[in-house]
Parts: sequence; structure tokens; C-alpha cells
Amino acid sequence: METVVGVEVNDEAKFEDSTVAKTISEYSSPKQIADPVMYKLVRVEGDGRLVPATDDEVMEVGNLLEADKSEMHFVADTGQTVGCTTNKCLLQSENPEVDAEKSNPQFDMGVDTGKSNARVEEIVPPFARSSNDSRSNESGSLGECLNPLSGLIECGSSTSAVCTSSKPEFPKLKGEICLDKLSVKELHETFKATFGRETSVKDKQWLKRRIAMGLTNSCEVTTTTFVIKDNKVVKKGKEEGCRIVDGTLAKDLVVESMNENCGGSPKGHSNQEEKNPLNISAPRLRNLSSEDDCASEDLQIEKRAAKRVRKPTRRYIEELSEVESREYSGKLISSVKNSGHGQLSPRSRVRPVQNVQSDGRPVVTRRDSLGGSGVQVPYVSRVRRGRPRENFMAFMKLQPSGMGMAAKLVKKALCVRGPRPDNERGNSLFKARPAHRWIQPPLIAESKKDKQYLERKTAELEEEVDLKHEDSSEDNSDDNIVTVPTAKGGMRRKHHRPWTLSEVVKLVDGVATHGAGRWSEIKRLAFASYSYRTSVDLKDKWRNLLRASFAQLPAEKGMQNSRKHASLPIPAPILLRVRQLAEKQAQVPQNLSSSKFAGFSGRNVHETRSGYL
DNA sequence: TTTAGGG
DNA sequence: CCCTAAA
Repeated sequence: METVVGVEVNDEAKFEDSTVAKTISEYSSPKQIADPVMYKLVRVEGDGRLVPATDDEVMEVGNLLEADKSEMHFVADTGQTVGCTTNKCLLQSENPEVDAEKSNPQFDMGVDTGKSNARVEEIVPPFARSSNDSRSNESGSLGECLNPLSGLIECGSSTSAVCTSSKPEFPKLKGEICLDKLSVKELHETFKATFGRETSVKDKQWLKRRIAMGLTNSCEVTTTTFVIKDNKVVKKGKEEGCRIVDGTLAKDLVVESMNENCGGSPKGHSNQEEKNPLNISAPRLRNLSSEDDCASEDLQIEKRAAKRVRKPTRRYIEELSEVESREYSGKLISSVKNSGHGQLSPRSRVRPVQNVQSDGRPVVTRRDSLGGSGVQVPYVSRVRRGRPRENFMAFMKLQPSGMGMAAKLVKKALCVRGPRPDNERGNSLFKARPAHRWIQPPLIAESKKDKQYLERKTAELEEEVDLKHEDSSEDNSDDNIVTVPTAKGGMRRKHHRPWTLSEVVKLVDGVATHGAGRWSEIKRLAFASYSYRTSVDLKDKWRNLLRASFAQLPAEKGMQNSRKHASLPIPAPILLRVRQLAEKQAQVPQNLSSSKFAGFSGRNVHETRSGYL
């Protein structure tokens, strides 16, 4: 949500909470920062406010700095301050609203990977700005620093004195260089000459851009031809970038080229931006974001290749912005109230992004595959789309009377209990769920909602039926009706069916034979008779098994079965097998073990293997 | 539709 | 488990 930024403040810091703020100067050698002023860590909130950073952030940034002190091109000799350079260096945005490039995974970099091989030199595309601007900690000047326009325009012509000493040395570069004509290999050489190190990135655009940035000491990346003389860039070929007068055009150009060159998501960011009413502060930071974006290194690119990225889900966004959510549910609430059928289903609140058409039908905006403007389509829940459920006939047979199906469903739905009054599960089911999951339909209404509701109900009832029929030898532990709190304190029932041991074994077998990830296959072959387990369920279960198996590793001795939750403890042998499978299939998350698999303390596959095989 | 991941 | 983005 915030941006961490290094900002230089005067001694009479304006922040009241001086206990939080720490100087970062201790992380840098005195030689590098000659100016005695204090450097404090602050965050930049979405609205531009500066807020003192937490200790954790300070530490992390400290690591970042520590990681690559030697390469920091701080301006030392002149006693000039690093000003914007520092800012940019430490900038770390996690705010989707501020961040025009949110979907780009590279933003997870910065602080996080401070320990990694991130190069400060790379993260700091030196900005040619007068240091005076950054002498204050007011957001205004910060904004100016980051203004894409000023950056774009000034950088071309007046790479000013401030940055002279931070120019890269490129003794090997001579004469004219036209990046466009260089091969990847040559670009690599040029890169090395420019930055003094190698890169593994093979993206030509990226290389050109990085080099251009390095050579011009600026963000200006449209120039691709340079003339090197006396170790200085004395002339540039084209200067298209700076010819642009129109501000907005210029900005967009920058953004676009960034996207393109950095291998950013091909989706139309600008489109989304425009559509996002919350993105007010984006323009100011946009260039900045792009900088950060591009500054992140090979790592990102490799990372992106390795793991597919997700842009924040709707749900995620929704949960963050209650405003929208209220707007939507507000309408629903009123309609529900009018219908006189009680509470609003928590579930309906979970879909705030949907719009409500004039006819009251929920719709959701979908983007067509070309990223064009969204199309409004009726919203269809996953249930309706056909999450595999038990055969409808099972339910039919259960019904003794000749009552029509629909009527029964409605009856049930309205809590007029049908047959099976003594079923514990059934009772608790209804008890535990004061509010129905779907919107209460007006009785007469024949709308889609109604149908939706019925179908939903049907699915649930089917499940109940099935539960009753199931060999309850293994799963008669009812009381698995878990409710999870929803955003507004309502309760939503997870319709939960415990995994039986045999299911788990089947799953493990399946993974063993087909490999993890072939969930649909496993489902089809091994779980053909378990219609209630979807491939997604298999996947989830496997994930849990993985987690469990590795979580148990460190404490293999003492607490074998001290699983608190009532869910059946998975026998150690099975967990072991899971572990082995995971290792064999290289599923072991090497790096995020600590965060994601709590307890699996950072040991790598090999250590694990040697220890337990 | 299926898979991957976040919640 | 649920939900949704990506593929």
C-alpha cells in the first residue's frame, strides 16, 4: 500500500515519530554520503503523504544498501546530495492504485530482494535533477522530482553536473554506437562496458534500453545512437524522445516503451489506467514506477518466466475498496429487504465489482482477449457453470411424494424442512446458516436470480443427499460445517467434505503416476467416482499435503500428531511419500519455504533428501 | 476448460 | 473451500 522511499530530511525532522525513523546513513559509508544531513526512511502513501517507515522497512532497506554498497554511485566529491537518485533507488511501490504498473511482478522486488543480487546501480537510473529540489521533504518537491515530464525533457540535453561523477565509465566504448544495429552479443558487451558487469538478459529491447539509460544517465531511452569521446557521451543520434511537446503524449510514450522494453505485460495498461477512477495519483509516480520496473534486473525476467503472474484478483481489489462494494450491495440490500425475505446473503457481497443492470441482473465486465474495451456479460457463478456435483437423480429418488421438484426446492430453501428431519448434519447445516447463500428470491419472481438460487440450492441439497448415501464409515465425523467470516461479519459456510484417507492415498497415487499438475487427469482416472472432488479440489489438497509434509520436517520427532484441527492427521508415511514426490518433481519451493511453508526451515532439497532418505 | 495461486 | 486470472 505504500511506497518506501528514502528521503533526505533536515535535522529538524518534521516527523513527530522520530523513534520510528532511523537514519540510513549508517548503512552507507561516510565517503559515499558526505553531506551531514540525515537520511530518513519514509513511505509515500497513496495520496502522496510521507509517513515514517517502520523499523522493518528500515532494516530491509538497510540490507538493500548493504548488498551493494560498492556499486552505489553516490555523489561524494562535490558534497552534493543524492536527492532524487536516492529516492528512486529506494522506491518501492506496492500500491495498486498508485502504481500504474501494478500487474507487473517486478514491483515485488526492491525491498524484498534487497538481499539478492539486486544492483543498486541498476536500481538507480541516475536522474539528472538539481539537488536543490530534493533538499526538502515536502511531497511537492518529491513529486517534481518524479515528474515524468521534467525527467524526460531535461535528461536529454542537460545531464547536469550533479550526475557527472556518477557517470559510468566505459573505457571500452569508442566511437559511434548504434544500439539498434547491435546483436545481442554485442549488446551484452556494450552492457558490460557500460555497467561493468554482465547480464544474462537476452531481450534486445531491454538491453538497448538499459544501455541507453546508462549512457545517457537518464531515463531517456529513445536514443539509440551514441558517440563516445573521451569517455563521455558527447553526442546522441536521434532525439525523438525529447521532441515531444505534448505532455500527455510524452508520458504515454514513456510508459509504452517501458512496457514494451521491459517485457511488461502486453495488456493495455493505459487502458486499465484510464478506467480506473482511483488511479488519480498514478501519473505522478508513473515514470517512477517504470523506472523501478526497468531497473529490476535479470532476476525479474527470469522470475517471470518461471512463475506466471497474476494481477490482483477482483476479489482482492474489492476487498480493498469498500466503497464500491457498498454501492453494489446497497442496491441488493434494498431489493432483498423489499422482498421481505430477510438477510442479505454474505455471498452476494463478495461480488461487488459486478454492476447491476437496469433490469437488476448482475453483470460483470469482461475484457475480450484483445484487451479491448470490456464487454458486459451476465455474471455467472461458478456453481452455475457446473461445478460437478452428484447426480441429480439421487435426489429425485429420495423424494417420496409426487411433489414437483421445483416446489420442493423452494420449500426446502425456505426452511420448511422436508424429509430427513433427524439428520444431524442437515439440522446443523441449517442452524449454522441463518442466511442463505444466495439472494433470497421473491417467491413469484421468475427471474434468473430465482433460477440461480434454485440451482444453487439444488447443488447443496444434492450434496446433502449424497452425504447421506455415502459410506459413512470414513467420514461420519459430521460437524464439518465450517463457517468463515465474511468481510462484514456475516458467516458463510464452506461446504466442506473432509478428505478421507483413501482419497488422500488416491491423490498421492495419482500424483505419483501422472505428476502433479495433471489434476484433471487424476480426477478423471482416480477420482472418477468421487464426483464431488473437482480437479481444483485435488490441486488444493495436494497443496495442503505438501505444506503438511514439509511443515512436519523440522519437528519430525516430538509432535507427530499434534495437529490441532480435527481434520484427520495424515499418517507420516503418506506425508513422507508426498515429500518424496514433491522432491522428485522439483516442486519444493526453494526460496519461499519459510514464508509459505511455515516450519520448513529453508533447507534445500538436497539437504532434505540426505537427511531423510 | 484447465491450471495456478491467492484468499 | 472459494474465487479468479491465465493459459
